[in-house]
Amino acid sequence: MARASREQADKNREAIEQASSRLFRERGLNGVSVAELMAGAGLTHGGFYGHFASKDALAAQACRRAFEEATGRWERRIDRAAGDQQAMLANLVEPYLTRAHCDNPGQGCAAASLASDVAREPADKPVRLAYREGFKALVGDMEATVASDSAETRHKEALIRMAMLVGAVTLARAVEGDTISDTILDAVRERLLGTSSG
Amino acid sequence: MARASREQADKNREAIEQASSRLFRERGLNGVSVAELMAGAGLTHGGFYGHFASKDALAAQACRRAFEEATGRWERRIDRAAGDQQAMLANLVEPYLTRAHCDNPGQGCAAASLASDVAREPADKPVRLAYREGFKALVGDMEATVASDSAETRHKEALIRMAMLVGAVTLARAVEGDTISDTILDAVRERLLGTSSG
DNA sequence: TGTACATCAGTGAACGCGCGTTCACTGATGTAC
DNA sequence: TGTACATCAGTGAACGCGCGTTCACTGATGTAC
Repeated sequence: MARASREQADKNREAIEQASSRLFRERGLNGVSVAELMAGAGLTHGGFYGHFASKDALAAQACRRAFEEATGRWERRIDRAAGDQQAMLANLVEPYLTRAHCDNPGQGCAAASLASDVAREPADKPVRLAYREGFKALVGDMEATVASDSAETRHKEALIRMAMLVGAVTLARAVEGDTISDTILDAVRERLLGTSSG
Repeated sequence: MARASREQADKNREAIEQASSRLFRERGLNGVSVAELMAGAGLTHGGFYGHFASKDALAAQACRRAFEEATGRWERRIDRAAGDQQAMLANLVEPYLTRAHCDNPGQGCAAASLASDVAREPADKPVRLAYREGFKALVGDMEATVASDSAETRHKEALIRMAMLVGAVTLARAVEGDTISDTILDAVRERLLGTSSG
């Protein structure tokens, strides 16, 4: 293979971003090599720097994409609840606190899968800004599910719920293989949705 | 330097474990090299395999140590509350949800700092077992702060609180540098302790 | 207690390997006429 | 529309480097007498 068409090059860049968005969430920002990211898009490693300035730059872009996926999903689920805030919350929480979500970080919430990696990156790395903005967008979506006239109350309640969701999935993944993993998901779901049947 | 005394060798092993417990929490299981772990104990890398079978084996031991520190701290704080469950909870939650804790993962809770790394390790790695057992011990401590006659209720409530604590610190670290980081800590603390003043 | 020597904790060079990044090259694409 | 050629997306070898692990070596420690 030699030169690809402009159209194909755009598709390739898109494929690199998509594969990276999945692989970074699955294996962490430092758990995948540039060669693996390119292979995930069906390419060889040499062409990478024609598309991105550095691995760091791609990490930021992949992080942005992963959060865009997440907010897109959440906003569709909120819309589907037709103004019923309890249904909105259930539509976000139910799929989040599942074994399927825990087992598939590559398709899952970026706030949970990238948090620790991002926290360890130096403050000036572009991925930190991408995470911060993506997280705020998710929080904004969550605020729509909170019944309160006070913007501050909605904001804080949304942050509490985010902490519960991210904490539950992070811990459930870490103790996977033990029954306590499912119990974490069940307990937090029951608390957030106010049901006791699970 | 050549051969160290048996006593010195024991101290060295101890120093390696202690430095590793800190460094793994700060930079992640794959973010520190064997040479850096040894340097953290004032040694050179070559002697590592006289003390540990592999880096994986040390990771498990360091994880165990980090959780032992955490449970030790928690149990002392619980004892200090002299049977008052609300005070017990406050003694655990107050120091946990602070900027100081977020800024010093190396001295902080292993459940939060190692969760994502452990989740990405293969199921047969010894560090996974160490994490699982350490986490269960922390949950056991947290159960002591829950007022309920039902063991299941205490267990589930403890898991919910752990998810909130770990989620809050994990997210606060990821968005450090933005005011929302402090708001996460404040909101979760208020929710757990039932105060509104912060 | 003193001497001779075996043991072994720690050193640092070296192993093969994979990393992020660079670069000379290839040859289809895109363009100027 | 057809031809000549410049462009440049992607390839794969190579760069210097650091990784986890191994190993021959050193010389103080610990022991046998």
